[in-house]
Amino acid sequence: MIRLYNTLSKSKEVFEPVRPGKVGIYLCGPTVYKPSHIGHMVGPVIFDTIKRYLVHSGYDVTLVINITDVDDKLIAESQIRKIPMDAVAAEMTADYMRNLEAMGVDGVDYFPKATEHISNIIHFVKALIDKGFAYESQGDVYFDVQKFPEYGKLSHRTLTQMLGEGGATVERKQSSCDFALWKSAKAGEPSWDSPWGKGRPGWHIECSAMSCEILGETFDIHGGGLDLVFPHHENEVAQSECRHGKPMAKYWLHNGLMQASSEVGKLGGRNTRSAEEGDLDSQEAGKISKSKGSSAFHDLLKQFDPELIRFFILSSHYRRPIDYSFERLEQVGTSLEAFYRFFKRYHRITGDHFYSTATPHTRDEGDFDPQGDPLLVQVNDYRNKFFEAMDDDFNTGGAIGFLFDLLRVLNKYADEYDLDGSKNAPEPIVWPLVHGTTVLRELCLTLGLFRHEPEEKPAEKSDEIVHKLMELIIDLRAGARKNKDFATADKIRGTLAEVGITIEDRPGGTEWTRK
RNA sequence: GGCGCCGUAGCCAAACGGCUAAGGCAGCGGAUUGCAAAUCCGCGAUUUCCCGGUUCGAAUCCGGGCGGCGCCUCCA
Repeated sequence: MIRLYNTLSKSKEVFEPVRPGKVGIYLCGPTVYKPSHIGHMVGPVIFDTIKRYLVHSGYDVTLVINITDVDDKLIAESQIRKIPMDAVAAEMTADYMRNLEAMGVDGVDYFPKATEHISNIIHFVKALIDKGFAYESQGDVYFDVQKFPEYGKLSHRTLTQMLGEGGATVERKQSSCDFALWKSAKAGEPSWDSPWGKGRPGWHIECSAMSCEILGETFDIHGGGLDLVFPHHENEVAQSECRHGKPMAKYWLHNGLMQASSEVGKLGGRNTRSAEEGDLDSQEAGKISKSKGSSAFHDLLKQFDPELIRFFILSSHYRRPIDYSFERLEQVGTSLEAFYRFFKRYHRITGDHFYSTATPHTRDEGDFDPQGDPLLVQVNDYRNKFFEAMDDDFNTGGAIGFLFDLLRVLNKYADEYDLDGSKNAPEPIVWPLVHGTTVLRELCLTLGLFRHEPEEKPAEKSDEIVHKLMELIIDLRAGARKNKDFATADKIRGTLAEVGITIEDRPGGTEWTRK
């Protein structure tokens, strides 16, 4: 039984899809006018993980992330750069897609673009006018919030509350809370023909139009950053529910925002700025991207492995805001190394690769009876706890804790049976480790973690000389150790450490790794 | 001003009324090792910002205070 927190009801609800067995998820994506920053990755990583988990739980899931490729900010950017708006959009969309790929977000079924749905949008707006929920005003079309008594139900505020403050001039609008469905074009701006003249869609309407087109009038989960609850999602609700006379989405999920902590300046790797500008850096990550190139996500990827960032995002609950900093990411990197080391150990023991271990496709398929085996009893226990955590509003942070527990019992088992040393351990001894590791992989995959072996750095791959030399050095050192010449052996190890090469003497032989 | 969120060990973080308050990083002991590294074992919150209340029982619920933060027309 999966429960999730619904912004609409401000409480956790039992998850029951609109259509049995099928789940439609719509996530508000970026406005593609600048390169993505880390904040843009949070939603996709979370909802990609949610999809993976729901699929593993047996659902047939469709995930949609929209691309806003027409918007005031895009127009402004195109004017500054003196290139067409669609060129800006294409460039930034490509950047976004590359980043998603790096993050392992590949469960997205549709990336609808606003400019590809203009006629749907126009139909939507027309329908709202016909039904009396919207009005045309000098080439613009506005939604009349007074016509929708439930306006404010998602963000939990009332219209009188909101109207209380604004007042002032509203120009073409009847009420200050009315919002634009269609905006008339000024000279030189990109535009499309419409019943109200040349113009472009407002921001909110695209999501109503595209989600309906792809997922239907009522779908299951609508997601987005906490900052979008009002006005964006509130307006989507108004538009869709007034047109269709039924709920737009059953569950509204909002993720906490990523914030840069004060040390973030170091992240750029070229922080020579003054202290006061450093303070500016402590603002929300997105705000930094508007002024500095260094917060672009593709730059962050030069310093940190994408898997590390994914792990970091998933290491706390999605509704919590997350602070990120250089130190924090490095810490996460340290904790991840234990997993990589275990994967290598597993390979040494079994000859099999963790990354190619076949796993059950669904939770039911993976259920097993430990049959009293002490290791598998523990493995099964952690597996169940992992699922319990995930069932409880996708508590990835809690779930990851059990991944570490699982790792510990597997290492302990390999220690106890001295599996590193004995090359040909009997099958009955190795088997529980193999099964336990399969479970570890199953759980990691539902989070989209450790799917592929991290790519070797290009330099490392091509550098045969280094490999040959290391072979020679390790051989010479082995000779020294045999002769109890530990001074020489330690000198070799110490000098290699200085250049970032770690030497580890194991029962099975000496291994080296380079940072 | 309005609406809402958060405050758990040095740092990050789980826990949603009930067994010893997960787990990670850092630290300290120990096993192991020629010494290391890795791994394992153990230690670290007598208690969850403070005060009061409800309850047999509260980190969890209620009230007040202090501190941090978000949204209030276009930021994921």
